Amino acid sequence: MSEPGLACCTPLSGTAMSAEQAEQVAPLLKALADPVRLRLVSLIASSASGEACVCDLNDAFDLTQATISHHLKVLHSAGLLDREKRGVWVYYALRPAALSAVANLFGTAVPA
Amino acid sequence: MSEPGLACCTPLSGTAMSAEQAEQVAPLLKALADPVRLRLVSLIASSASGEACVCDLNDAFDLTQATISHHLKVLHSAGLLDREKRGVWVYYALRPAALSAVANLFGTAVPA
DNA sequence: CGAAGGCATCGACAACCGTCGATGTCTGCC
DNA sequence: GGCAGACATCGACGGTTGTCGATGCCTTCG
Repeated sequence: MSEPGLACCTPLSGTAMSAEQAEQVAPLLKALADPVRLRLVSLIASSASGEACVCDLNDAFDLTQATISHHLKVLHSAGLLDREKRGVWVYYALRPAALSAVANLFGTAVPA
Repeated sequence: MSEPGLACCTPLSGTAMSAEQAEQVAPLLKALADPVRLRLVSLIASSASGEACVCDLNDAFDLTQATISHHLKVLHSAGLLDREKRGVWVYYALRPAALSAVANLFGTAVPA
């Protein structure tokens, strides 16, 4: 800890993020911080029905089905995606609340 | 690749993120996807002068000075922070362009 | 009931990440 | 010049991550 004798800069005023808040939001960003997962979310978001099945997502990448399933699980575990099984296929959809939590980080409102 | 014989869902219409765009933005998110770095950015952003010196940032965490320096280097390498040395002290400031690039991901405009 | 297909899980591997102590570099002061 | 302080860099370590092949589960169809 530096003594207050000499001040090198303003004492970090304002209201910074709390440690707990950082610990909460960081996993969301970590889940999104991957090119494949970013594209997965983007693909689902740009889908007309707002959801996408694994089979189509699988075709969009040059990766193994196991790898895509793993990335989807990461996004689902982070709370970013909802998972619904209908018959043989599994559909993933965006969870808007989680995305807005991240969007709030940058002082902006949710898109839609 | 699945045959188009049976459609399991809408064909992923809309305009999804390109692979190149994902590869560009993912490192920014990866740099932010850490509780310590998130708080570092928040501390700098909430500073009155818009910048902060390492000595004060160091005092805000229970981490070694080497670790804080490492995190600042990661943020600087990602283009999120500007680095300026003034005398004995080093000041880090936000680079708004990088933050807006991330904010645009969520379809929102830059805060300020 | 048996076969086929969609998806998840498992085990393994290399690569990367966060943290630390120790050391180096540079600046300003006595 | 020599010392002290601020910050960066180095080397090392355990833990995590992305990817794969192989396998298992479950649903549907014949």
